[in-house]
Amino acid sequence: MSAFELLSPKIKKAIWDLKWPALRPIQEVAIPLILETTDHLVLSAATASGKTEAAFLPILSAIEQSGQDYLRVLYIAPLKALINDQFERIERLCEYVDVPVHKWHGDVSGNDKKKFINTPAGILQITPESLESLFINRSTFLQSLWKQVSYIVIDEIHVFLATERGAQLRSLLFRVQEYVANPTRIIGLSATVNDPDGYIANWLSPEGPDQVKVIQSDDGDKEIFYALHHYPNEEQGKLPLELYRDIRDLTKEYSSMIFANDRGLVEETAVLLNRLAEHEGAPRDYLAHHSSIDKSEREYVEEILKTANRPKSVVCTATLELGIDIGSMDMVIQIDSTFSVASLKQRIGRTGRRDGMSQILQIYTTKASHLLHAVAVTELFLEKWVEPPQAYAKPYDVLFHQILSICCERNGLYLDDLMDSILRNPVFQVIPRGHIVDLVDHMIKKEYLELVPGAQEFIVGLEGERILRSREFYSVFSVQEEYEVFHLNRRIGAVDKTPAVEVGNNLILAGKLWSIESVDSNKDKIYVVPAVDAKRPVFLGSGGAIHRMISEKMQEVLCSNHLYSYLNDAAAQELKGIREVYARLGVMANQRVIIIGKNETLIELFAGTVISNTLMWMLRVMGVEQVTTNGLGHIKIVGRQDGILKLLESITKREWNSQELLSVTFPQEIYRTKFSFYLNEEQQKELHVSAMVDVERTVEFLSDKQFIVFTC
DNA sequence: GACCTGCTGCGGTATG
Repeated sequence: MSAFELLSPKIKKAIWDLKWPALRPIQEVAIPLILETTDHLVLSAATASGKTEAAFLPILSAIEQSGQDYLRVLYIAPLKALINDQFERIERLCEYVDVPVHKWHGDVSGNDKKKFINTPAGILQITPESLESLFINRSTFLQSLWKQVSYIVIDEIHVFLATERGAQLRSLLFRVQEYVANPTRIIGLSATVNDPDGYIANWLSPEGPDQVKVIQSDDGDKEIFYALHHYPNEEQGKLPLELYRDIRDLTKEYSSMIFANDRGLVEETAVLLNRLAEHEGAPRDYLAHHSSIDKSEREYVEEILKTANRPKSVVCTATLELGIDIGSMDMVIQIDSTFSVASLKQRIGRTGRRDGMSQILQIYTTKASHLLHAVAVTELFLEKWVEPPQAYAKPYDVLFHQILSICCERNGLYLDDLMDSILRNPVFQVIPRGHIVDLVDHMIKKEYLELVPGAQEFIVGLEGERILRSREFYSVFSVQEEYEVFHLNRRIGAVDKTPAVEVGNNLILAGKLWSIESVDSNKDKIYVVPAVDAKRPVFLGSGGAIHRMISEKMQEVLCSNHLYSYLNDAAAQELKGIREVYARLGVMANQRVIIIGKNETLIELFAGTVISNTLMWMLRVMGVEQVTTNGLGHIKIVGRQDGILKLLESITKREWNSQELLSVTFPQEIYRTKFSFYLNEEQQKELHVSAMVDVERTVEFLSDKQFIVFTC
């Protein structure tokens, strides 16, 4: 029987009415798997390939009889905007089978939430944080709410995998399943992934990853037009005007997304491009979009992009990399390299979505190191490599959070029951039992938990209540402290708390120029008035990790003499320049260069962030005091280290324990999360070590590579 | 050398 024939008559009618010419490839595969097997599924395909419908066509076929009476499907997404987009798409299908669909997130009215709680049925679309809130604030309803849930659909599942947010979600799924009468099936939807170790299957179904089917649908290769232009410029932060003129010329006739890696740079770029357009007597068609611009302004920008009748461009950060629907764009421009291959892939995927359209990417670099990074990321992308998913290794911080949540949900419980619900939760099985006991003891000592005298039951303690009752409890990731920016009564956005925020200073926000008129530090608000000139605001952000593969590829690019066809003359020239020393020394890809200068020693390690950091701390233990790394994996030592080779060799020969590495780690280098602060010192250290240190791979790396010393 | 994500329930007042 064909996939279409397996669907219910009402769903078939929906497909006819909606005039879909045929089922998409991923739908053809998913429909029989959902209707005729009991496996968990991962549907992995490019954006706009019909993944959501691949899950919901068969699910609605299966639940159309009972969906009016019970909640049958939980749909979880990482963004409110994604839920809003999907709500309309799903609702259209649901009308044919009379299955209700509800959304629940921070912007949904209390009234709608009440309505759902009174008559839960059909499909619930929700964020992980709102799911958390149900366990905290609606605990008396959980029994009847979850009982008949059969399907859990997780959209953009790849964004949850390696983060504390994913650990929280995994814990919540287990807690939902505890209430469910019959086994649930989990269906993850994902952008195409590279998962050689089967990590996603293991995340979905830790007891039996073999019960997970992963469907990768390749929608065929689109032609990509790709170019990299280099505008050498060593001046900190400022981009050359010629670069902006080039962007302006390119974007006159085309809708484009112009990605920058920094919110401040987005603002500056939008203002400059509009000035250039204005000088030509053209309209100011460049919009700005990033997380610190107020939501209403961002939604307005999204609407303009979707409905514009002439080419419009948006200068943006990763906010527009995710699934928000702004229609298909003609071209993507990237200023400096993306940090990851995954990010480059997502961004390219935003163009050429209409049938028969090609994908166009133009990248600009201004520094040699960024050029090298851009070439490495591009080459890996062309080889179809992306960063593989990873575990959030030691979720002590999420465990702390979930213990508070469980105690609140259960209105107090015995130690055995608490231990049982933690030990059976798959996400906490990497934490030894003794450490869970230590954490509970610590939580009692600090009054996060309280043992009710006589009853032997644990309840949330007074300090715990303080954390739990805060609006901020529901999310496990942390955010920068900021000032909200107002013009009269209108909120324009926010800026990070920096010394530059001071009365009289000017800033750019939402593509407009402002002068700070007053600062209310009690309410964390600043008031601004329009200005004629301004500098971009300074946002504080700390760098994330670069995957080892990218660094290795950079070394490979340096050692090769290949001429990449997508480089312009300036880029080719610059690359030739930085390859010169390597060529002169005859360096190979499995070798690494150490440059010993008069006042400093530089190890060009190219090993990714984790190994670079680990080696930096190892060197400190060996008595090298003034040593730092940059984001690219270069290690810099102040002073001449003539014995560096011997030092590296002895590092590979000795035993290492994390205690000694921790003893030389500066406080600002420690890995912290929102809830790690509440752990005891020992567990804070474990969390740090699991995220930042890898002794085994570092020693292996040092043993594998041959080091070439160049003394000048 | 960084980007992004999320958020209760109640009681008040204004609006259609």
